[in-house]
Amino acid sequence: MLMKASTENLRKQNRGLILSALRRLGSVSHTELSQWTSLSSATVSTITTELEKEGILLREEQAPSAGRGRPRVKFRQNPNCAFVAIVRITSEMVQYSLVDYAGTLKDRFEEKRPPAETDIDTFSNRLKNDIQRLIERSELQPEQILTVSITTKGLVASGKPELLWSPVFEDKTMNFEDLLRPILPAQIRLTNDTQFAAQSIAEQRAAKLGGFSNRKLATLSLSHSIGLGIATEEANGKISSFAPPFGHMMHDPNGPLCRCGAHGCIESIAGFYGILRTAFEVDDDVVPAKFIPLKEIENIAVRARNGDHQSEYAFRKAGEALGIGLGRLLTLLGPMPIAITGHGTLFYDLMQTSILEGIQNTLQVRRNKMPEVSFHTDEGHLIFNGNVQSCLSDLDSNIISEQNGTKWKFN
Amino acid sequence: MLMKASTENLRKQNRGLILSALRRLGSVSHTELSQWTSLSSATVSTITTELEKEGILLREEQAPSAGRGRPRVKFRQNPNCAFVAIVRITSEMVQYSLVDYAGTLKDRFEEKRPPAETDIDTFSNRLKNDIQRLIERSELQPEQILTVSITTKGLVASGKPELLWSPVFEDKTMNFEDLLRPILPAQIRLTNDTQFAAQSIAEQRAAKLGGFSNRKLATLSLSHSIGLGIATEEANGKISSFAPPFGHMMHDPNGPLCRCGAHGCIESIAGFYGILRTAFEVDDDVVPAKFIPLKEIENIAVRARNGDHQSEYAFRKAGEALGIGLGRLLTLLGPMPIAITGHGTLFYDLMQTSILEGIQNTLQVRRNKMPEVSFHTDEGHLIFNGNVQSCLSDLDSNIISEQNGTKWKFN
DNA sequence: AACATTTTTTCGACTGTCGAGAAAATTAAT
DNA sequence: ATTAATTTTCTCGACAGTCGAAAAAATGTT
Repeated sequence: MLMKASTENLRKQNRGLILSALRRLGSVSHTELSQWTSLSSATVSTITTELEKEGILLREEQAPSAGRGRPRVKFRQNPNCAFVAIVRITSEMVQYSLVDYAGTLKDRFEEKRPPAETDIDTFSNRLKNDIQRLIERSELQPEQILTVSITTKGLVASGKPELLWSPVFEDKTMNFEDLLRPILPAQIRLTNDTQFAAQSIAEQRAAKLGGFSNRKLATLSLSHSIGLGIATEEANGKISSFAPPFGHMMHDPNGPLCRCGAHGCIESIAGFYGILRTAFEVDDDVVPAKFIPLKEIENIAVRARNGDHQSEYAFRKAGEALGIGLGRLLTLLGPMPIAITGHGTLFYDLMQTSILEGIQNTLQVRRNKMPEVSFHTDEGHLIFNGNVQSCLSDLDSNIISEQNGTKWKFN
Repeated sequence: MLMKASTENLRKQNRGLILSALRRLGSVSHTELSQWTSLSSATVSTITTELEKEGILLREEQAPSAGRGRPRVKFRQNPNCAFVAIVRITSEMVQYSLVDYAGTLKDRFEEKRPPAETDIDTFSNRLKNDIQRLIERSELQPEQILTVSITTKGLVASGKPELLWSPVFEDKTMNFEDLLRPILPAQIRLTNDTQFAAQSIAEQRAAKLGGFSNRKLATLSLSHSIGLGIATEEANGKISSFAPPFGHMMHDPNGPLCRCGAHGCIESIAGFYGILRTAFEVDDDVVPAKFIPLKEIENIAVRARNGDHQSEYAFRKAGEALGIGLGRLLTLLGPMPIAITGHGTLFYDLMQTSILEGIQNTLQVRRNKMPEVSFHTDEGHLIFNGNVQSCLSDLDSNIISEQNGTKWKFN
């Protein structure tokens, strides 16, 4: 059912516009705000004074005048009006960061994960304690942290912060809401990490090109497991994203056993353990070890580059699974540029031919041109940045609804 | 870039709300409008009088009074304020319909397509003449027909009404805008037919359940070729849809030659010609005839049901391609109910096991429950209705923008 | 100190929605 | 027939929001 429009919503939307301009442009003057939002100067005035009174915005007195005339006063977010905790879970470590409302990193530490740990309770208790520590170190009141946003590999439930399936813990689920509610009242978010990598890359492009014409972008993360995120530019200019379990899309019904219990998933062939399996001709019904040192795959790559047939074949087969999978993706969602991240980019030379061949084998691609393929080595940063951006714009959305709310009174 | 909100947009949105209420509820009184839209009675008054003045709305005098009190006056769309031509192209015929703004069918005729006609110019000229005829029979001015909306099988360009690839004309493209511009000034739309089948089924469900909780629905059309439409319920309650070329998604890279020139497309195995190919063990590099009488497939089905192994195998293989393809779809877009239409539903018993097996083989489906599978034999109606609905709400959207426009002055 | 220039705020006009009461149109009762 | 009751629709004044233009503010220049 469509919603009716009221003058109240109208104001909300324009408040949101101001907030998003601030988010994108950093520190902005009244006039710039007016130009960017195309709101009249008068409206900008009323909204900014309102937000200032609510403690969300700060006027930055500006000293360096660049010419004659009244100097501009710049607005910026009040950094202390809210904080978010950003947790990034990787296979090797967990990274805890505290970020303020203006987006600046206030604190960070990392904890190595003990190798081969598969007990979920041990893991989650340590995670809880580490978040507790992050709060204590900050000397903030727990209520001042409005969001805890966690990224992980694996399949995430929609609507609630629950991990449904992950390479390490497999079918043992984990609800972060239940875990963290006792220690702080924040909103808990859980998101697939590659989704935020995609979001981040898409936002970079949109900022550079002023809206990325292509409307969609896929990000493929190559590593122990295979991740995929898809970012879409909506009609209103917002970029939304999602992360299907691409690694567990069926490639070959007669393929090898995957960690997920099915046969022939893309990951079972193109994940690091899949490559290792093919290289060492491990039996199809055996899943290789959960933790494979990167060094091991590098060795296979060296052998492949030196002409070892079986090693070459392992990478080629991986590329084939990825390429055909991407081709299927493009068939269903239309052609879009593809960004590749993760340690697996190191071995792209060995997979390139078969990946591109798979993509090429798509009706729309054959009819038009090959989609652009790009590489991004800073996966960790991308995920972190994507998470922060998404978190803070979420906060912005909450703020615009809470007009005159008493919630934002930290200063 | 987000759009600023103005009082003008505000009014537009509420005009749209009134129009969509009218579209859904048919003939509605002032009070009902107010309740349904949750706009105040005063606002409904101003908007309805405005729309009435513009000739878009009619007051329906006379109401069978159901008790004491002032009788309600009902509003309805002015049927004559606009007309649309609906063209439905199937492999056997082309159906031409004229529909008024209130959605009632004013005229309809069908023209059989000569069998085995593959010349695109002959076809398009006949189409043009037939539309010309539809206009002349109506005795309307060409300007009164605001939209010509065509449905077809095949791959349709986005943004312009161009057929990019179709089973019959293959790579010979066809731009309906160029074709029809000389004879009328209407907006020309071209859409894949299964997309509207999906749209129509989704709208039925939404109406019945008051918004279909599942948010997505896939419709599979089984016939000479394979079509797929996906309908999504957006946050605002609108249902949007698209139609990827699912039939040409790669099933098996070593599979048989498809009409599209690739090998192993789903359609090359599960389309009628694919089933025939397997049943008669036609060579993988040969594409069977373009026009296969339904009778032929029915014969294979009879043999299969009587236990003929090769015939059984043909349907089983088709089901496998469809099921695994649907599984891949669900992996990428999440679990959703599946509706099946087209003549191929007649043979569902022969494919059911392998279709369901393929769907079942999906991480999210294994973790939850099997998506609902339903059947719809009235494909033609679904496509027509979906097209009409989509056309008319499009018109509504144009109307709300053209406030005080002089465009709507037919009465 | 007066003037020029640029930025920001303020003011009045305009558009839109809403609530409440007035007006309209009908049935039921006298 | 007239009046009362009832229900629906319209109208009017209040309020919220945006906009353009003019006023005010803050600084540099002469």
